[in-house]
Amino acid sequence: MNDDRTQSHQHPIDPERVARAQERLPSREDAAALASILTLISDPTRSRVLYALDVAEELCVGDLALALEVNEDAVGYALRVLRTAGLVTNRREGRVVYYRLAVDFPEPLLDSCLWRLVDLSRSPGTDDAS
Amino acid sequence: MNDDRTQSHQHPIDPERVARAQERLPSREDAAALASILTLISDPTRSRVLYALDVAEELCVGDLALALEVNEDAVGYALRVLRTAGLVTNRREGRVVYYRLAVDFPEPLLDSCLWRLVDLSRSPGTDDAS
DNA sequence: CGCATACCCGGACGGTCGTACGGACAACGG
DNA sequence: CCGTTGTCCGTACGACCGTCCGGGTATGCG
Repeated sequence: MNDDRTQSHQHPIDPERVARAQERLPSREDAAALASILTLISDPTRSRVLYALDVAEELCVGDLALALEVNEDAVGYALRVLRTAGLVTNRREGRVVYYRLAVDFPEPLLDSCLWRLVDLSRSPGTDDAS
Repeated sequence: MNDDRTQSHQHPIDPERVARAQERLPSREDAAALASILTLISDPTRSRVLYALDVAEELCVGDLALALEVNEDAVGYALRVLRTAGLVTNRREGRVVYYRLAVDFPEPLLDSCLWRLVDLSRSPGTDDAS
């Protein structure tokens, strides 16, 4: 399934660091889980949906589409994905379905943590191999 | 370019919340930038590369492939993407190219911030529409 | 100088994601 | 009742992403 070009050099150049890295490395499953959840937020529509719900506490689908200025299909798909992942919850009132963030959603993430990455991405971007 | 099914209902149900959301919402550009950088980490190989570099300080490509137990193509592609985005820097010494995290990489992100999302994803996952 | 190593690059393929569209359903309003 | 509104669902299509594979460059060694 994997061994194709895997073995490029038999002897690691710095075995100590390799061992140290392997020891404290997240497993493939954990990395996959992390990747899955990050993929959920790695979409402009979905992330803006989360921000909007964080600000407004609760919004129905139509108002959400109105606030984001996107069509309802996009919002519908975004909400379906987020709902399936358990990041948002919904409440039906007549014909209208209201959405809000899941109760244990880590809101500091939206406020501070994420934007530091954006700042970094705007940095020099040293791309050289000497 | 966009207005197809956009206008589903002319009158927002809760105009106050819509206005409040629109006011404090990240722009499409900012959301796109955020999505771009999150997409970079939303890959098991790339995130594990970042974790490995965080632990080992510095690793060459071959040792990195060895530590992650993936072939060199995958590591090469992951490093190219991360390098282009400016998240890692490289240093050449003879035939060997050593990689490390960018100097201003927000390391707390790897340690604490990300795993809270993983924990959330393992939560009940209330998926209902009443 | 020729060969092996360490790494990079570019094209081709398969899979997956997001959108557009049509239809479906329940709920209100006349 | 019948039409409209708000939302959901399934399918089809286009685009992008990650991997595989061949070849390429430069360093070091005998």
